[in-house]
Amino acid sequence: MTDLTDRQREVLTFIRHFLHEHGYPPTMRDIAAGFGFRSTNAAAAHVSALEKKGAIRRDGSRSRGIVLCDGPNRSNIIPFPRMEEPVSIPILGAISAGLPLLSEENVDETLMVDPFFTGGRRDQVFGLVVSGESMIDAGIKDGDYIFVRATAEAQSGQIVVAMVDGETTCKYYFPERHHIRLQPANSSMAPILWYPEDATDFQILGVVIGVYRRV
Amino acid sequence: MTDLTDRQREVLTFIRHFLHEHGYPPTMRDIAAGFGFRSTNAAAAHVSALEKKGAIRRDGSRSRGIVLCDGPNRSNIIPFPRMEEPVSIPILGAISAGLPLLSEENVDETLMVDPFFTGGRRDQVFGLVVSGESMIDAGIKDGDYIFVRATAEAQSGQIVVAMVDGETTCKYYFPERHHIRLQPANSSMAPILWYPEDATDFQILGVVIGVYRRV
DNA sequence: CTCCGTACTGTACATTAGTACACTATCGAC
DNA sequence: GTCGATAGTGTACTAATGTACAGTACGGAG
Repeated sequence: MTDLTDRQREVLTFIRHFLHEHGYPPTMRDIAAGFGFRSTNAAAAHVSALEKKGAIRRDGSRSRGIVLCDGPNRSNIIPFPRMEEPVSIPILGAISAGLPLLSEENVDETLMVDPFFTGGRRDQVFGLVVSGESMIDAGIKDGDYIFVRATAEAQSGQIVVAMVDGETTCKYYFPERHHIRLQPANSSMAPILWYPEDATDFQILGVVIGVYRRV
Repeated sequence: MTDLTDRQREVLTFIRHFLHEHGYPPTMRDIAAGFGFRSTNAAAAHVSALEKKGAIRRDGSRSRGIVLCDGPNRSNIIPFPRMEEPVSIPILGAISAGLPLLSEENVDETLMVDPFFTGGRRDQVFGLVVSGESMIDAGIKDGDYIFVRATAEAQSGQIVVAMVDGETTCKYYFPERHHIRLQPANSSMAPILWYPEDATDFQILGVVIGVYRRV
Protein backbone atom coordinates (compact mmCIF):
# COMPACT_ATOMS: atom_id res chain seq x y z
CA MET A 1 0.00 0.00 0.00
CA THR A 2 3.00 2.25 0.27
CA ASP A 3 3.55 1.96 -3.43
CA LEU A 4 0.68 4.25 -4.31
CA THR A 5 1.41 7.15 -6.58
CA ASP A 6 0.75 10.64 -5.32
CA ARG A 7 -2.32 10.93 -7.47
CA GLN A 8 -3.64 7.58 -6.33
CA ARG A 9 -3.14 8.62 -2.75
CA GLU A 10 -5.14 11.75 -3.46
CA VAL A 11 -7.93 9.65 -4.87
CA LEU A 12 -7.85 7.39 -1.83
CA THR A 13 -8.04 10.41 0.43
CA PHE A 14 -10.94 11.70 -1.58
CA ILE A 15 -12.80 8.43 -1.15
CA ARG A 16 -12.13 8.51 2.55
CA HIS A 17 -13.31 12.07 2.79
CA PHE A 18 -16.40 11.35 0.75
CA LEU A 19 -17.28 8.41 2.98
CA HIS A 20 -16.83 10.58 5.99
CA GLU A 21 -18.99 13.32 4.57
CA HIS A 22 -21.79 11.26 3.13
CA GLY A 23 -21.85 7.93 4.89
CA TYR A 24 -21.60 5.99 1.66
CA PRO A 25 -18.88 5.54 -0.94
CA PRO A 26 -18.55 7.72 -4.04
CA THR A 27 -19.40 6.68 -7.57
CA MET A 28 -16.95 6.98 -10.42
CA ARG A 29 -18.70 10.16 -11.39
CA ASP A 30 -18.47 11.51 -7.85
CA ILE A 31 -14.74 10.97 -7.97
CA ALA A 32 -14.43 12.42 -11.44
CA ALA A 33 -16.41 15.48 -10.39
CA GLY A 34 -14.32 15.84 -7.25
CA PHE A 35 -11.13 16.05 -9.29
CA GLY A 36 -12.60 17.84 -12.25
CA PHE A 37 -12.09 14.86 -14.52
CA ARG A 38 -14.09 15.16 -17.68
CA SER A 39 -14.20 11.42 -18.07
CA THR A 40 -15.51 8.84 -15.65
CA ASN A 41 -12.91 6.52 -16.99
CA ALA A 42 -10.14 8.49 -15.34
CA ALA A 43 -11.77 7.79 -12.00
CA ALA A 44 -12.38 4.16 -12.93
CA ALA A 45 -8.72 3.71 -13.80
CA HIS A 46 -7.62 5.10 -10.46
CA VAL A 47 -10.08 2.97 -8.61
CA SER A 48 -8.83 -0.07 -10.48
CA ALA A 49 -5.27 0.80 -9.60
CA LEU A 50 -6.18 1.28 -5.95
CA GLU A 51 -7.86 -2.08 -5.96
CA LYS A 52 -4.91 -3.78 -7.62
CA LYS A 53 -2.62 -2.31 -5.01
CA GLY A 54 -4.86 -3.46 -2.19
CA ALA A 55 -5.84 -0.05 -0.88
CA ILE A 56 -9.50 -0.71 -1.48
CA ARG A 57 -11.72 -3.67 -2.17
CA ARG A 58 -14.58 -3.72 -4.61
CA ASP A 59 -17.83 -5.56 -4.43
CA GLY A 60 -18.33 -6.75 -7.96
CA SER A 61 -19.85 -4.09 -10.11
CA ARG A 62 -22.29 -2.85 -7.56
CA SER A 63 -22.87 0.84 -7.40
CA ARG A 64 -20.69 2.51 -4.81
CA GLY A 65 -19.19 -0.88 -4.13
CA ILE A 66 -15.95 0.55 -2.82
CA VAL A 67 -14.74 -0.67 0.55
CA LEU A 68 -11.63 0.69 2.18
CA CYS A 69 -9.00 -1.79 3.23
CA ASP A 70 -7.44 0.39 5.80
CA GLY A 71 -5.83 0.14 9.10
CA PRO A 72 -2.60 -1.36 10.27
CA ASN A 73 -3.83 -4.89 9.72
CA ARG A 74 -5.57 -4.02 6.49
CA SER A 75 -8.73 -5.59 7.73
CA ASN A 76 -11.42 -5.59 5.11
CA ILE A 77 -14.28 -3.95 6.81
CA ILE A 78 -14.40 -0.59 8.35
CA PRO A 79 -15.75 -0.91 11.80
CA PHE A 80 -19.13 0.38 10.82
CA PRO A 81 -21.01 1.21 13.96
CA ARG A 82 -24.15 -0.23 15.28
CA MET A 83 -25.54 -3.63 14.87
CA GLU A 84 -28.36 -2.81 17.18
CA GLU A 85 -29.73 0.59 17.80
CA PRO A 86 -27.87 2.22 20.64
CA VAL A 87 -29.71 3.62 23.57
CA SER A 88 -29.03 6.96 25.11
CA ILE A 89 -28.52 6.94 28.84
CA PRO A 90 -28.31 10.03 30.98
CA ILE A 91 -25.69 9.96 33.70
CA LEU A 92 -27.08 11.83 36.65
CA GLY A 93 -25.01 14.00 38.89
CA ALA A 94 -26.26 15.58 42.03
CA ILE A 95 -29.93 14.75 42.23
CA SER A 96 -32.09 17.65 43.24
CA ALA A 97 -34.95 16.38 45.29
CA GLY A 98 -37.49 18.81 44.00
CA LEU A 99 -37.06 18.10 40.32
CA PRO A 100 -38.25 15.22 38.20
CA LEU A 101 -35.56 12.59 38.28
CA LEU A 102 -34.59 12.82 34.64
CA SER A 103 -34.91 16.55 34.28
CA GLU A 104 -32.06 18.16 32.48
CA GLU A 105 -30.75 19.81 35.57
CA ASN A 106 -29.79 16.45 36.94
CA VAL A 107 -27.99 15.14 33.88
CA ASP A 108 -24.23 15.33 33.87
CA GLU A 109 -23.58 13.68 30.58
CA THR A 110 -25.14 11.24 28.18
CA LEU A 111 -23.80 7.90 27.08
CA MET A 112 -24.70 5.89 24.05
CA VAL A 113 -24.76 2.25 24.96
CA ASP A 114 -25.73 -0.99 23.34
CA PRO A 115 -29.15 -2.30 24.36
CA PHE A 116 -27.11 -5.18 25.73
CA PHE A 117 -26.29 -3.04 28.73
CA THR A 118 -29.86 -2.24 29.50
CA GLY A 119 -31.14 -5.74 29.02
CA GLY A 120 -33.12 -4.67 26.00
CA ARG A 121 -35.00 -1.97 27.81
CA ARG A 122 -35.07 1.00 25.60
CA ASP A 123 -35.84 3.83 27.93
CA GLN A 124 -36.09 4.96 31.44
CA VAL A 125 -32.64 3.78 32.26
CA PHE A 126 -30.21 6.18 33.81
CA GLY A 127 -26.72 6.05 35.22
CA LEU A 128 -25.24 7.12 38.50
CA VAL A 129 -21.81 7.28 40.01
CA VAL A 130 -21.58 5.31 43.22
CA SER A 131 -20.23 7.08 46.22
CA GLY A 132 -19.13 5.07 49.22
CA GLU A 133 -18.37 1.48 49.97
CA SER A 134 -21.74 0.40 51.27
CA MET A 135 -22.32 -2.15 48.51
CA ILE A 136 -18.79 -3.44 48.35
CA ASP A 137 -19.76 -7.05 49.00
CA ALA A 138 -22.13 -6.90 46.06
CA GLY A 139 -19.19 -5.95 43.90
CA ILE A 140 -20.21 -2.31 43.71
CA LYS A 141 -17.39 0.00 44.66
CA ASP A 142 -16.86 3.67 45.18
CA GLY A 143 -16.68 5.38 41.80
CA ASP A 144 -18.49 2.63 39.92
CA TYR A 145 -21.16 3.55 37.46
CA ILE A 146 -24.49 1.87 38.05
CA PHE A 147 -27.22 1.60 35.46
CA VAL A 148 -30.65 1.97 36.95
CA ARG A 149 -34.05 1.22 35.51
CA ALA A 150 -36.32 3.97 36.70
CA THR A 151 -39.24 2.47 38.58
CA ALA A 152 -40.96 3.07 41.88
CA GLU A 153 -41.46 -0.61 42.51
CA ALA A 154 -38.92 -3.22 43.43
CA GLN A 155 -38.81 -6.84 44.46
CA SER A 156 -37.44 -7.86 47.80
CA GLY A 157 -33.73 -8.53 47.55
CA GLN A 158 -33.11 -6.33 44.54
CA ILE A 159 -30.54 -3.59 44.63
CA VAL A 160 -32.33 -0.29 44.45
CA VAL A 161 -31.50 3.36 44.30
CA ALA A 162 -33.69 5.20 46.75
CA MET A 163 -34.16 8.71 47.93
CA VAL A 164 -34.30 8.79 51.70
CA ASP A 165 -34.68 12.09 53.47
CA GLY A 166 -33.28 13.98 50.52
CA GLU A 167 -30.30 11.74 49.96
CA THR A 168 -29.88 9.12 47.30
CA THR A 169 -28.56 5.78 48.39
CA CYS A 170 -27.93 2.43 46.82
CA LYS A 171 -28.86 -0.60 48.91
CA TYR A 172 -30.52 -3.99 48.93
CA TYR A 173 -34.26 -3.58 49.26
CA PHE A 174 -36.22 -5.58 51.80
CA PRO A 175 -39.78 -4.59 52.59
CA GLU A 176 -40.63 -6.00 56.00
CA ARG A 177 -43.61 -6.10 58.25
CA HIS A 178 -43.54 -2.63 59.72
CA HIS A 179 -40.78 -0.96 57.86
CA ILE A 180 -38.57 -1.02 54.83
CA ARG A 181 -35.04 -2.23 55.34
CA LEU A 182 -32.29 -0.90 53.10
CA GLN A 183 -29.44 -3.27 53.62
CA PRO A 184 -25.87 -2.38 52.74
CA ALA A 185 -23.62 -5.09 51.38
CA ASN A 186 -20.94 -4.24 53.84
CA SER A 187 -20.65 -6.10 57.10
CA SER A 188 -19.43 -3.02 58.93
CA MET A 189 -22.48 -0.96 58.09
CA ALA A 190 -25.93 -1.01 59.61
CA PRO A 191 -29.12 -1.16 57.56
CA ILE A 192 -31.33 1.85 57.10
CA LEU A 193 -34.79 1.29 58.46
CA TRP A 194 -37.62 3.43 57.25
CA TYR A 195 -40.94 3.49 59.00
CA PRO A 196 -43.99 4.86 57.20
CA GLU A 197 -44.84 6.91 60.27
CA ASP A 198 -41.53 8.75 59.93
CA ALA A 199 -41.78 12.24 58.67
CA THR A 200 -38.89 11.66 56.29
CA ASP A 201 -39.61 11.06 52.67
CA PHE A 202 -38.81 7.79 51.04
CA GLN A 203 -38.92 6.97 47.39
CA ILE A 204 -37.53 4.24 45.23
CA LEU A 205 -35.91 5.82 42.21
CA GLY A 206 -35.10 2.63 40.41
CA VAL A 207 -33.63 -0.84 40.34
CA VAL A 208 -29.98 -1.43 39.56
CA ILE A 209 -29.59 -3.47 36.39
CA GLY A 210 -25.89 -3.13 35.76
CA VAL A 211 -22.57 -1.98 37.11
CA TYR A 212 -19.63 -0.62 35.21
CA ARG A 213 -16.20 0.01 36.59
CA ARG A 214 -13.17 1.51 34.97
CA VAL A 215 -10.12 -0.39 36.03
CA MET B 1 -38.19 7.56 16.56
CA THR B 2 -39.82 5.34 19.09
CA ASP B 3 -42.91 5.34 16.92
CA LEU B 4 -41.47 2.92 14.43
CA THR B 5 -43.49 -0.17 13.73
CA ASP B 6 -41.95 -3.55 14.40
CA ARG B 7 -41.45 -4.13 10.72
CA GLN B 8 -39.89 -0.75 10.23
CA ARG B 9 -37.53 -1.42 13.07
CA GLU B 10 -36.58 -4.67 11.40
CA VAL B 11 -35.83 -2.82 8.20
CA LEU B 12 -33.75 -0.29 10.09
CA THR B 13 -31.81 -3.08 11.74
CA PHE B 14 -31.31 -4.68 8.36
CA ILE B 15 -29.87 -1.47 6.98
CA ARG B 16 -27.58 -1.25 9.97
CA HIS B 17 -26.42 -4.81 9.48
CA PHE B 18 -25.93 -4.31 5.78
CA LEU B 19 -23.86 -1.24 6.41
CA HIS B 20 -21.79 -3.14 8.92
CA GLU B 21 -21.31 -6.07 6.58
CA HIS B 22 -20.58 -4.21 3.38
CA GLY B 23 -19.37 -0.77 4.28
CA TYR B 24 -21.99 0.91 2.11
CA PRO B 25 -25.75 1.22 2.35
CA PRO B 26 -28.16 -1.22 0.73
CA THR B 27 -30.24 -0.54 -2.36
CA MET B 28 -33.98 -1.01 -2.40
CA ARG B 29 -33.38 -4.32 -4.09
CA ASP B 30 -30.87 -5.35 -1.44
CA ILE B 31 -33.48 -4.66 1.20
CA ALA B 32 -36.22 -6.43 -0.75
CA ALA B 33 -33.97 -9.44 -1.25
CA GLY B 34 -33.04 -9.45 2.42
CA PHE B 35 -36.66 -9.70 3.44
CA GLY B 36 -37.80 -11.83 0.55
CA PHE B 37 -39.96 -9.05 -0.86
CA ARG B 38 -40.91 -9.73 -4.42
CA SER B 39 -41.31 -6.05 -5.10
CA THR B 40 -38.78 -3.31 -4.68
CA ASN B 41 -41.62 -1.02 -3.86
CA ALA B 42 -42.15 -2.73 -0.52
CA ALA B 43 -38.62 -1.78 0.42
CA ALA B 44 -39.05 1.71 -0.97
CA ALA B 45 -42.18 2.22 1.11
CA HIS B 46 -40.39 1.17 4.27
CA VAL B 47 -37.45 3.40 3.51
CA SER B 48 -39.81 6.28 2.90
CA ALA B 49 -41.53 5.62 6.19
CA LEU B 50 -38.18 5.49 7.99
CA GLU B 51 -37.21 8.77 6.41
CA LYS B 52 -40.49 10.41 7.29
CA LYS B 53 -40.06 9.30 10.89
CA GLY B 54 -36.55 10.61 10.99
CA ALA B 55 -34.76 7.31 11.48
CA ILE B 56 -32.76 7.77 8.31
CA ARG B 57 -31.91 10.55 5.95
CA ARG B 58 -31.76 10.25 2.21
CA ASP B 59 -29.49 11.97 -0.23
CA GLY B 60 -31.80 12.81 -3.08
CA SER B 61 -32.25 9.91 -5.38
CA ARG B 62 -28.66 8.81 -5.36
CA SER B 63 -28.04 5.13 -5.33
CA ARG B 64 -27.55 3.78 -1.84
CA GLY B 65 -28.16 7.28 -0.56
CA ILE B 66 -29.33 6.12 2.83
CA VAL B 67 -27.75 7.69 5.87
CA LEU B 68 -28.59 6.66 9.38
CA CYS B 69 -29.82 9.43 11.64
CA ASP B 70 -29.28 8.05 15.06
CA GLY B 71 -28.70 9.42 18.44
CA PRO B 72 -30.32 12.10 20.49
CA ASN B 73 -29.40 14.88 18.11
CA ARG B 74 -30.12 12.77 15.10
CA SER B 75 -26.82 13.68 13.58
CA ASN B 76 -25.36 11.84 10.64
CA ILE B 77 -23.66 8.66 11.42
CA ILE B 78 -20.29 8.45 9.88
CA PRO B 79 -18.39 5.28 9.33
CA PHE B 80 -15.18 6.92 10.36
CA PRO B 81 -13.72 7.34 13.75
CA ARG B 82 -14.88 10.43 15.47
CA MET B 83 -14.71 11.32 19.06
CA GLU B 84 -17.89 10.48 20.86
CA GLU B 85 -18.93 8.04 18.20
CA PRO B 86 -19.65 4.60 19.55
CA VAL B 87 -16.96 2.00 19.30
CA SER B 88 -17.50 -1.55 18.21
CA ILE B 89 -16.22 -4.15 20.61
CA PRO B 90 -16.11 -7.85 19.85
CA ILE B 91 -17.12 -10.11 22.70
CA LEU B 92 -14.97 -13.20 22.52
CA GLY B 93 -16.20 -16.63 23.33
CA ALA B 94 -14.00 -19.65 23.61
CA ILE B 95 -10.56 -18.54 22.54
CA SER B 96 -8.82 -20.94 20.23
CA ALA B 97 -5.15 -20.83 20.95
CA GLY B 98 -4.06 -21.28 17.38
CA LEU B 99 -5.98 -18.39 15.91
CA PRO B 100 -5.31 -14.69 15.99
CA LEU B 101 -7.07 -13.33 19.03
CA LEU B 102 -9.60 -11.24 17.20
CA SER B 103 -10.26 -13.65 14.37
CA GLU B 104 -13.87 -14.13 13.57
CA GLU B 105 -13.96 -17.61 14.95
CA ASN B 106 -13.48 -16.23 18.41
CA VAL B 107 -16.10 -13.55 18.28
CA ASP B 108 -19.41 -14.30 19.92
CA GLU B 109 -21.12 -11.02 19.37
CA THR B 110 -20.35 -7.38 18.90
CA LEU B 111 -21.30 -4.54 21.16
CA MET B 112 -21.50 -0.87 20.42
CA VAL B 113 -20.25 1.12 23.34
CA ASP B 114 -19.51 4.71 24.06
CA PRO B 115 -15.80 5.58 23.96
CA PHE B 116 -16.41 6.37 27.60
CA PHE B 117 -16.22 2.65 28.32
CA THR B 118 -12.92 2.19 26.62
CA GLY B 119 -11.34 5.29 28.05
CA GLY B 120 -11.15 6.85 24.63
CA ARG B 121 -9.23 3.98 23.08
CA ARG B 122 -10.83 3.31 19.79
CA ASP B 123 -9.49 -0.01 18.76
CA GLN B 124 -8.09 -3.22 19.91
CA VAL B 125 -10.46 -3.46 22.77
CA PHE B 126 -12.36 -6.67 23.19
CA GLY B 127 -14.72 -8.17 25.71
CA LEU B 128 -14.70 -11.42 27.63
CA VAL B 129 -17.01 -13.18 30.00
CA VAL B 130 -15.34 -13.97 33.29
CA SER B 131 -15.48 -17.50 34.50
CA GLY B 132 -14.64 -18.28 38.10
CA GLU B 133 -14.22 -16.33 41.30
CA SER B 134 -10.49 -15.81 41.23
CA MET B 135 -10.75 -12.02 41.00
CA ILE B 136 -13.62 -11.64 43.41
CA ASP B 137 -11.77 -9.29 45.75
CA ALA B 138 -11.10 -6.98 42.83
CA GLY B 139 -14.83 -6.78 42.29
CA ILE B 140 -14.76 -9.07 39.27
CA LYS B 141 -17.22 -11.89 39.60
CA ASP B 142 -18.18 -14.99 37.72
CA GLY B 143 -20.21 -13.99 34.70
CA ASP B 144 -18.99 -10.41 34.57
CA TYR B 145 -17.97 -8.91 31.28
CA ILE B 146 -14.50 -7.47 31.21
CA PHE B 147 -13.25 -5.04 28.62
CA VAL B 148 -9.69 -5.67 27.64
CA ARG B 149 -7.24 -3.55 25.72
CA ALA B 150 -5.29 -5.92 23.54
CA THR B 151 -1.61 -5.56 24.24
CA ALA B 152 1.26 -7.87 24.98
CA GLU B 153 2.74 -5.55 27.56
CA ALA B 154 1.51 -4.78 31.01
CA GLN B 155 2.62 -2.88 34.07
CA SER B 156 3.18 -4.64 37.33
CA GLY B 157 -0.02 -4.69 39.37
CA GLN B 158 -2.39 -4.34 36.44
CA ILE B 159 -5.12 -6.86 35.88
CA VAL B 160 -4.33 -8.77 32.74
CA VAL B 161 -5.87 -11.45 30.62
CA ALA B 162 -3.24 -14.00 29.80
CA MET B 163 -3.01 -17.25 27.94
CA VAL B 164 -1.19 -19.80 30.05
CA ASP B 165 -0.72 -23.29 28.73
CA GLY B 166 -3.66 -22.92 26.38
CA GLU B 167 -6.03 -21.49 28.93
CA THR B 168 -7.09 -17.91 29.31
CA THR B 169 -7.04 -16.48 32.77
CA CYS B 170 -7.60 -13.12 34.37
CA LYS B 171 -5.22 -12.15 37.18
CA TYR B 172 -3.10 -9.45 38.66
CA TYR B 173 0.21 -9.27 36.84
CA PHE B 174 3.49 -9.18 38.73
CA PRO B 175 6.73 -9.76 36.86
CA GLU B 176 9.32 -10.89 39.39
CA ARG B 177 12.97 -11.76 39.37
CA HIS B 178 12.88 -15.26 37.97
CA HIS B 179 9.28 -15.74 37.08
CA ILE B 180 5.97 -14.07 36.39
CA ARG B 181 3.39 -14.17 39.13
CA LEU B 182 -0.28 -14.14 38.23
CA GLN B 183 -2.02 -13.28 41.44
CA PRO B 184 -5.70 -14.02 41.98
CA ALA B 185 -7.74 -11.56 44.02
CA ASN B 186 -9.08 -14.33 46.16
CA SER B 187 -7.47 -15.19 49.45
CA SER B 188 -8.27 -18.85 49.05
CA MET B 189 -6.43 -19.22 45.78
CA ALA B 190 -2.74 -19.55 45.09
CA PRO B 191 -0.91 -17.50 42.48
CA ILE B 192 0.17 -18.97 39.19
CA LEU B 193 3.92 -18.85 38.76
CA TRP B 194 5.35 -19.05 35.28
CA TYR B 195 9.02 -19.64 34.68
CA PRO B 196 10.54 -18.87 31.31
CA GLU B 197 12.25 -22.25 31.39
CA ASP B 198 8.87 -23.95 31.51
CA ALA B 199 7.79 -25.61 28.35
CA THR B 200 4.33 -24.12 28.70
CA ASP B 201 3.39 -21.12 26.63
CA PHE B 202 2.64 -17.84 28.22
CA GLN B 203 1.23 -14.76 26.58
CA ILE B 204 -0.40 -11.60 27.77
CA LEU B 205 -3.52 -11.00 25.72
CA GLY B 206 -4.40 -7.65 27.16
CA VAL B 207 -4.98 -5.38 30.10
CA VAL B 208 -8.38 -5.12 31.75
CA ILE B 209 -9.74 -1.59 31.44
CA GLY B 210 -13.31 -2.09 32.56
CA VAL B 211 -15.81 -4.44 34.12
CA TYR B 212 -19.50 -4.69 33.47
CA ARG B 213 -21.95 -6.75 35.41
CA ARG B 214 -25.61 -7.34 34.84
CA VAL B 215 -27.41 -7.32 38.11
C1' DC C 1 14.36 4.50 -30.30
C1' DT C 2 10.43 1.45 -28.34
C1' DC C 3 7.80 -0.23 -24.55
C1' DC C 4 5.28 0.31 -20.44
C1' DG C 5 3.00 2.54 -16.61
C1' DT C 6 0.61 6.62 -15.37
C1' DA C 7 -2.84 10.11 -16.28
C1' DC C 8 -6.08 11.59 -18.61
C1' DT C 9 -10.39 12.81 -22.74
C1' DG C 10 -14.56 11.29 -25.10
C1' DT C 11 -18.19 8.32 -26.46
C1' DA C 12 -21.09 4.58 -26.00
C1' DC C 13 -23.50 0.84 -23.88
C1' DA C 14 -25.45 -2.44 -20.48
C1' DT C 15 -26.61 -2.92 -15.85
C1' DT C 16 -28.03 -1.19 -11.50
C1' DA C 17 -31.09 1.22 -8.95
C1' DG C 18 -34.77 4.87 -7.65
C1' DT C 19 -39.38 5.98 -8.54
C1' DA C 20 -44.17 5.98 -10.13
C1' DC C 21 -48.55 3.84 -10.68
C1' DA C 22 -52.11 0.36 -10.15
C1' DC C 23 -53.72 -3.00 -7.18
C1' DT C 24 -54.68 -6.35 -2.94
C1' DA C 25 -55.15 -7.20 1.95
C1' DT C 26 -55.21 -6.52 7.01
C1' DC C 27 -56.04 -3.94 11.15
C1' DG C 28 -57.69 -0.51 14.34
C1' DA C 29 -60.15 3.93 14.96
C1' DC C 30 -64.19 6.60 14.31
C1' DG D 1 -69.49 0.42 7.55
C1' DT D 2 -65.55 3.86 5.93
C1' DC D 3 -61.14 5.68 6.44
C1' DG D 4 -56.22 5.79 7.05
C1' DA D 5 -51.95 3.55 8.09
C1' DT D 6 -49.39 -0.54 7.26
C1' DA D 7 -47.57 -4.18 4.36
C1' DG D 8 -47.29 -6.08 0.39
C1' DT D 9 -47.27 -7.71 -5.30
C1' DG D 10 -46.25 -6.50 -10.11
C1' DT D 11 -44.90 -3.79 -13.98
C1' DA D 12 -42.70 -0.18 -16.15
C1' DC D 13 -39.93 3.88 -16.89
C1' DT D 14 -36.05 6.84 -16.09
C1' DA D 15 -31.90 8.12 -13.90
C1' DA D 16 -27.71 6.66 -11.96
C1' DT D 17 -23.78 3.99 -12.49
C1' DG D 18 -20.01 0.66 -13.95
C1' DT D 19 -17.50 -0.66 -17.83
C1' DA D 20 -15.53 -1.11 -22.45
C1' DC D 21 -13.09 0.82 -26.24
C1' DA D 22 -10.44 4.27 -28.84
C1' DG D 23 -7.48 7.81 -28.38
C1' DT D 24 -3.69 11.58 -26.50
C1' DA D 25 0.28 12.76 -23.72
C1' DC D 26 4.32 12.30 -20.67
C1' DG D 27 8.29 10.18 -18.60
C1' DG D 28 11.40 6.57 -17.32
C1' DA D 29 13.64 1.89 -18.33
C1' DG D 30 15.60 -1.07 -21.62
